[in-house]
Amino acid sequence: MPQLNGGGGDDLGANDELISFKDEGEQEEKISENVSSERDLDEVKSSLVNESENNSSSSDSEQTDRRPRPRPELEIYEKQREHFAEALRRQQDGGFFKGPPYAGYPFLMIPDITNPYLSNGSLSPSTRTYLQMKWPLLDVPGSAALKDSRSPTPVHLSNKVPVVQHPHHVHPLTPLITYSNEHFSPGTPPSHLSPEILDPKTGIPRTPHPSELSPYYPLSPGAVGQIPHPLGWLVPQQGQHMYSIPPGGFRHPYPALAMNASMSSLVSSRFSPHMVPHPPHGLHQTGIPHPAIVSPAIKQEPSADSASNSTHGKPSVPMKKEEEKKPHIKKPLNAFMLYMKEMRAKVVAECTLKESAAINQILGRRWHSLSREEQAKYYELARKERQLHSQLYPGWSARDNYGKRKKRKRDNKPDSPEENNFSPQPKKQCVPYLPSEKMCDSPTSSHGSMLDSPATPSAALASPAAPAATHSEQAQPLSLTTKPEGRGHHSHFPLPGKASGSSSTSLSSSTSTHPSISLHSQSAALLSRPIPFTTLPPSLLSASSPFHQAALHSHHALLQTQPLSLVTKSVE
DNA sequence: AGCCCTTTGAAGGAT
DNA sequence: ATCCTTCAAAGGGCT
Repeated sequence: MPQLNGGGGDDLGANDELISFKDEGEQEEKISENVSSERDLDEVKSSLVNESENNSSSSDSEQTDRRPRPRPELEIYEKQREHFAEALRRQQDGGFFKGPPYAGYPFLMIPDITNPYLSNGSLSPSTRTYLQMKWPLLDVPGSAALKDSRSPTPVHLSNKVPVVQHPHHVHPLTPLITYSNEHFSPGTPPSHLSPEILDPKTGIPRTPHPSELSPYYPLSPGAVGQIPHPLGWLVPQQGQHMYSIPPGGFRHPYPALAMNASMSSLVSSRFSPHMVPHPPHGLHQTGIPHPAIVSPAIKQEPSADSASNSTHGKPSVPMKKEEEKKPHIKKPLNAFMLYMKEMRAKVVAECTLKESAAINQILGRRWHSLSREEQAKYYELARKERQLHSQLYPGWSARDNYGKRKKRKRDNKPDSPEENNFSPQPKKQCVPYLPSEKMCDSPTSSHGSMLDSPATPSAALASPAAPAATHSEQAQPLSLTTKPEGRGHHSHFPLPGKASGSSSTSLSSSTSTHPSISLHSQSAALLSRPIPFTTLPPSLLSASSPFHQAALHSHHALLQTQPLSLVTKSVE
């Protein structure tokens, strides 16, 4: 039974213990649903262990003390959050350097793609570094590269301090720190980079952790204006490594990127990034690309006519083509996309399937099977991603990308009731994926109950953390449980829909280091997850009594156990 | 070559 | 406020 932390706890982990999302019955249900293979059983066991650990205090203490117990990872988390908030405050305030040689210049954190470590796929992406954009773009060679963490030691070998870790081998932040490095060959770190410290464990040079440096983000030429990674709340402490190379290699989320516009201009002005003229190679003069910018010319083939045109100065390129070749700033990845990006390789490795459509079905189901804590990581990650994106491209709008793809065919939604009743939907049939999915928790694996069946019905109904809400909200996606108990205050079952304010990715919201939990906003978060009510009979949609909600619960649970084909196709 | 498929979530326009 | 559409990743399949 979800319970809000009335004490104003804004700590992710603390709230983890304050809010219980699953009861034992749901866990049993989860077991019965998921025990379709040994592997699934193992996953369920491990997940239940984690959940039992997480909920150990909540299950028996709903009426008792729910005060969070001190956890070292939470302390680290808090520290990192404060770092992050401080960085954002600085950027919000202009982020001016306070010392020579750039005193008075605002800084902007950008990923340093010139970091040679990043170019080596065998090294941890945690070696990602950042450059400080000097204003106005002072030409300082090798400007102030700073490394977050330096040891390439795998996380599982180097963790001494417990941190919030992703259960999988690949850290969820991995997609975010894959900012482009493909176009930069490995090399020796420039000597003028920030002072390095030899890691006593690994012997690998590293730059000092911010905690080892000036609290005001060192202003030396080698480390001017250092600010923490915007995702620093998850960035490991020194000597730790949160990141690892994904199985499929080290790819950035935005392929073939080019930072065409002056970063500082983007920050200081509000014009749309695609209006910024861009060099032929799509790279800024500083050589700083950003993953979200995609130049079609680059994305296709470097040897394409675009390159020759630029090099040979052929003026024959039509204006339309010029238009088309404008850099394409892609949308930031949402939580599920980040999850997919991280887990795809794993699923592909486990399964014989290669089709992305099938893989995505599995991933979608696994996504629902994730615990709230795990999902919260990705929601938070996505929020950071959007935040960073909005910082880098203040004038960008998702609308800008409309039309970048060819408009998809009208989806399955029928245009007429007749179609609605009688037209079979050729799409979304998972039958072709049946045979090879035994080893995977495929959409139609085993008894077929796995398909689209989250760990619990409430998981399917649960709100994702309110998008871009306060941190607490984000990290604490409250359960939109259909269980009647304790939800009497909801006179009506919430209808699916977007949480209001879902687009609030403003800095102000995210800089709220200690946001107070608003019950109202929490409630909004509760309602934010779309629910497939189209599969429910209308009589249940208005379920208001505990009895009705219980019926809804069981009904939805039943639906959850149906193969996708039964859900997406008309029931015979 | 380029679209389709498939997933969830975010965003923004339309109603 | 809600609904609808588009796009984000991925890569095999298909036209």
